[in-house]
Amino acid sequence: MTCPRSNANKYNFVRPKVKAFPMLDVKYLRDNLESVEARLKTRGEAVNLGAFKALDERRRGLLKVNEERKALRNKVSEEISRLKDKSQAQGRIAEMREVSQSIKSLDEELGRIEEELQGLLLTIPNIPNESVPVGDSEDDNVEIRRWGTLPEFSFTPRPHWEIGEELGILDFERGAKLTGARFTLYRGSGARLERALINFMLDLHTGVHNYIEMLPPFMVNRESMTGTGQLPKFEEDLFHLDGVDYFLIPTAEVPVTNIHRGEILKGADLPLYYTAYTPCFRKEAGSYGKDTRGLIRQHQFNKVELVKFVRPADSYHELEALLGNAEKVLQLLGLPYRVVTLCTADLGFSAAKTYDIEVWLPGQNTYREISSCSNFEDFQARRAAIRYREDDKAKPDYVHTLNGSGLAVGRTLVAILENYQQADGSVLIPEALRPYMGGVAKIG
RNA sequence: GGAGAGAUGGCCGAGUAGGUCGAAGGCGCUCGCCUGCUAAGCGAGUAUACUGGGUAAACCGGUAUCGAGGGUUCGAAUCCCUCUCUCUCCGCCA
Repeated sequence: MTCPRSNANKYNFVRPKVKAFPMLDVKYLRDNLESVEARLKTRGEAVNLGAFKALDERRRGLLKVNEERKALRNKVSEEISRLKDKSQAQGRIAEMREVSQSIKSLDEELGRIEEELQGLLLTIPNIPNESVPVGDSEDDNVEIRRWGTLPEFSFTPRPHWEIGEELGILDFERGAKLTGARFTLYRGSGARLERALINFMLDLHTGVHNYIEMLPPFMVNRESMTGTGQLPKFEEDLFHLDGVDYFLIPTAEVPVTNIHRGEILKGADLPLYYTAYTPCFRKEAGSYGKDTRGLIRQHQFNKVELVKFVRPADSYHELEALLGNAEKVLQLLGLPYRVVTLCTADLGFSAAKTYDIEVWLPGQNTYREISSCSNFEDFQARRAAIRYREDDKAKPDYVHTLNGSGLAVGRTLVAILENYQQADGSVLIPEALRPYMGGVAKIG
């Protein structure tokens, strides 16, 4: 990897005026400690809010003392400034010198406490929404609907890696030669198909669903990763650059949500819908041996992402709409799928509620996740300090952020190969995609 | 990579012999007044976070914030150090 700028190790980006990363609402936490703890437990994760309580109380106690001393210093300093003859102030100056000393040490202690408090708060996941089914594992996810008719074959349908290799459009061996395991080289019509899908999805979301297209950086800094919740807990899943503190994005959610980090949006501008194509880079640590064949689990894959910034009151119907926008892609491509609601145990760290869309893969006789649509409520907005002001008189409030894949491109290609495969080894191109394939109706 | 300039409130823009500066002025915006409509005019107001009080409202008090971090000082937007970002010129380059 090359570095965008050499000889730089530390970055102090322009920070929002708000102290960013307050995660959960600290006041709410303080007042509802037990119920929050109970709701977080449904995620199946041990949470210890006792440490939070102790630190919070300690902080406020010290803060009170410290601020009183600062108030005194300010007052006396002002008095000194009004004296014509500064020699009269010697005693007070000496006194304030000591006060300043004690302020300095209190500042340091408070700094340590706040750092610890923030470190703790940053590792607490979002609270599941009431509508999320409580469960112990992914087996408790709830299927809410199916769409499409499963294709029937007069032969045994094959997995996409066989189809792709035979057609000469997917080259797993050379992908591994170029980089390593979980990298694939697309060739000819395969490369064209991937590109067609990207353009088809972007055109649909911008032209029909009214999203604004974004093309963000594919690597981001630590603040951005913290804003959406990948950091500090999941650093081992991310590719980090050498020599500069940047990460390759694991999803466009990160750069696109962080577009408005530290900003106060205008109510009149909401809701904001953004879509972006980006490659995604994931280490897939801990998934050794899983999905080792084919395109399903890659270290680098393409995705068209949908991101929304909305008013809190609207976020749940916006989630349904976003889910519908993602489903539309599959419907237009004629790919059967089902939608499931993730239960509390399967919910991602930052999400309050998530729907997964799973596409039918006949070659593997199973449904596989192809999109994940989530409402983060104000969790990311707090971390990233993204607020809005309804009108000029209103107080700023946190927006709700949502995002979803619209869709994972590689997996969509997989679904097309497997669902549209023919007895002779060729693959039909769905009608909607043909204009993007130069009119080609069939590969092979 | 080399040389230089800069970073102030929603925006523009004052403020460098340290003190009453959360910060002049203008624009914008909000409320009120006024002109028969519009435009103009007049008056008042207009940052955020944390924190204490209060009915988790209104409101009142305190602290912090003039790119970020640190230092000097009774006191810093103003002085010193470090870093980041932006702009201009040269070099290099898709």
